[in-house]
Amino acid sequence: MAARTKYNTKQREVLLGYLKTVPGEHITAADACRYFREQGTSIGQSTVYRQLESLVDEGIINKYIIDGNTPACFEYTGEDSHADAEVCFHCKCEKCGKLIHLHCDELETIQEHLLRHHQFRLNPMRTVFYGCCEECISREET
Amino acid sequence: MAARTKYNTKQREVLLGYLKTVPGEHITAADACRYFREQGTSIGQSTVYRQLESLVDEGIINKYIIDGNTPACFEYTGEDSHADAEVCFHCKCEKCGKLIHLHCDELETIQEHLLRHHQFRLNPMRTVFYGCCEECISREET
DNA sequence: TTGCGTGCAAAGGTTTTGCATGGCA
DNA sequence: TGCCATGCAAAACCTTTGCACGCAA
Repeated sequence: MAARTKYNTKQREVLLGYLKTVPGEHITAADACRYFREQGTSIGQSTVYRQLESLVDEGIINKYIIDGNTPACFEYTGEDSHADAEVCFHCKCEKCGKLIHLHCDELETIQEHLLRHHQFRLNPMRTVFYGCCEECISREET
Repeated sequence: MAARTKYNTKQREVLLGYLKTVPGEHITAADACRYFREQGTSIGQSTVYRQLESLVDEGIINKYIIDGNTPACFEYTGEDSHADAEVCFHCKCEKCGKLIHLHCDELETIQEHLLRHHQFRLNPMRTVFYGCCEECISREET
């Protein structure tokens, strides 16, 4: 929500720069670490975790938890997430791991519903719908 | 889905018996272990995990993964969980961490919407709505 | 009797934390 | 200069696994 960062460090810029090159892809903390190692730009893993957490808080990236045992995934969604940036919902397929971005007005109504009837203010950036995608459904029916 | 169990052991019965006493509540593996320890009915933690997994497969209990770092929660839903077992949605407050579960017909319509318009079969068991709860909203306005 | 279930201990993997050092503003 | 960020290593954490023994059918 709020910009929490105080300093603009080199590590932060490198990490953010990397994430920007793979928008819409799921990156794990380990992926980032490996990338930096291969690039020669060594960044401590604690820093990676701490920066990723900050970026999530700032709304610049999203965090997805597929399963308790698999590593969490992160995805760049853009820094200009203020104002009425398009509300974007995410669906994650539990089978193939595919991430689907939805821009859907009807889904936005659930935000209102939750707020009005359940006094709960939904954060669409953070919320992920888990389930089974089209392809995996038809694959099941085989 | 399918009844996978071959044997009916004492441990299984005790665990199931415990879960039945707290229907609708979220129990972690650690909760169960602690309960058994206090009862004097000692059950190995591996057994707890293995039996919980079986019970999930059999559809007797549900498993919820709230967050990668918090332990998974289990909830007794009944052994006759065929047909129209209640769909339960979960809201997690990002501020205070409180978990709210909702039984809401209107939310069930989004399942239909997702399936019909987006060819995505939602898994309500896995999906968690993140946001801000009533109390934390009013606390903000202070 | 057969082979699944159990229990202990240890491993597995991801994420967090403590603490001294370095760097941004 | 004052703090925050970094990095290393170690800890913490939940969960899974190996293996020998016990017990249900």
